[in-house]
Amino acid sequence: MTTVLLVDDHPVVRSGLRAVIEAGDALQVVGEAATGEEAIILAGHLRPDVVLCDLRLGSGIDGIRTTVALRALDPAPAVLILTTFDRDAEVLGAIEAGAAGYLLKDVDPEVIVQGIHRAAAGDMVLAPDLAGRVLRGMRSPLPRLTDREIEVLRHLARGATNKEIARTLFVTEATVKSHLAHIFTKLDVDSRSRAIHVAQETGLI
Amino acid sequence: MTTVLLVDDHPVVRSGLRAVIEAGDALQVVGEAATGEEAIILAGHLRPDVVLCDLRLGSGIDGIRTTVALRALDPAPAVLILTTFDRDAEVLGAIEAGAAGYLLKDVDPEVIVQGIHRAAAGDMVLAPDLAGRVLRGMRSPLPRLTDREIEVLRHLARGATNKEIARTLFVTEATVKSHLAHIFTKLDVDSRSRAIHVAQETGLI
DNA sequence: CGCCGCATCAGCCATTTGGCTGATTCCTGC
DNA sequence: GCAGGAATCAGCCAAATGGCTGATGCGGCG
Repeated sequence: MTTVLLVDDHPVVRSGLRAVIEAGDALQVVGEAATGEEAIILAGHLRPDVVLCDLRLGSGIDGIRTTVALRALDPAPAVLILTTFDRDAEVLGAIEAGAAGYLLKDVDPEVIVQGIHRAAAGDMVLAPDLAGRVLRGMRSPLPRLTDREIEVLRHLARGATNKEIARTLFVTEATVKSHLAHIFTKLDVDSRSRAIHVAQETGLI
Repeated sequence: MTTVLLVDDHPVVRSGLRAVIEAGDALQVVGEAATGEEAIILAGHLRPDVVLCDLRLGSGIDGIRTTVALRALDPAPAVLILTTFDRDAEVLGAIEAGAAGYLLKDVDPEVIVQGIHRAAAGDMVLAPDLAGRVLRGMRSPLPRLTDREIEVLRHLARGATNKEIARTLFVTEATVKSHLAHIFTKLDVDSRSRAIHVAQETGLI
């Protein structure tokens, strides 16, 4: 019997997953967590074979950080990421964090069940329409922005001017412009609007 | 017995809602639809008392348009909108479209059940943390942008320059700037980045 | 008909932005 | 200790942007 821990901030989704998973008799849901923190604690106690984890977990730590923590457990559960959106950056982040795979929420229940079985068996699980994208992502990896650059990018996305960003971060405008120049180069854009767009598209922010 | 039709593009969420709703014995799920189109057809046949409808329905028509069509049926079901995000514009849009209310997906199952009962009884149902916002929205209504302005706004959000927008819309840059000036005034901002931000925040785009 | 909102366009001007080159400091890893 | 990346800053310059004022044509509405 393969044991599963559910992690999702929506009670309704947890109920749905439980119903779907327990429809057969080869899988057993041994626990549910609404946050990443809760998931890490529960996984330590329950030692599930597979953790099915939403990528977005409301206010707390996200699915990727949760994955990292879960994979550090001993024994480490296989972590299967479940999400609504297919953002490139997040796919790669999840895989890099040690996730066994990645499923879109809008797939049929049986695909989820199959995915759990394959993850439990140590296989890699990728939603069909995502596999190609992940490989493409591998070939031309997403630009790696530094923490500071991400920070600037967030202010950018909130519509801040260079002057405002400078004030907020306690640096000069020259520094902000320098960061922006690097961001633009890495994202291969030439305007703040497009940088915002690309960042949102790829899930960088 | 109150009958319910579920509308959500995610099978898992439908399963969860069904489990939650049928946990008691006062509600009965009489059907499920994955798209707005499907929902309208099914509602015509099944004549449910309440339709529980996700705001975002993937590729087809959205929850608001679906609501409009459902309310035009005879007898018209009460439509309860369910969603993840609390965008002001969408709240108002749903209410204006004749929805009986609005629930966030991350609430407890019993809140959803209660909401369905109240909607069936003809009451207005608003998630507590949304009610105030809706009323505020009523007091200071969202700026009304023209269709053309919304169009320009969309291009803006995709990071287009004035020149590019002008080319795409077959107008001169002067016209684009004119539209932008109006948009900026209506949204009370002074830069394209902030306009994009506000538009996304309020669900204008 | 006259008014008004909308879309279209124009010119002027100050500010912001983005590209470039280069410099300093700090930290990390070899 | 030194190479390299990161963060910080500076100055210069061209382009894009935003604020302003004003004009035209079109369609709806009283």
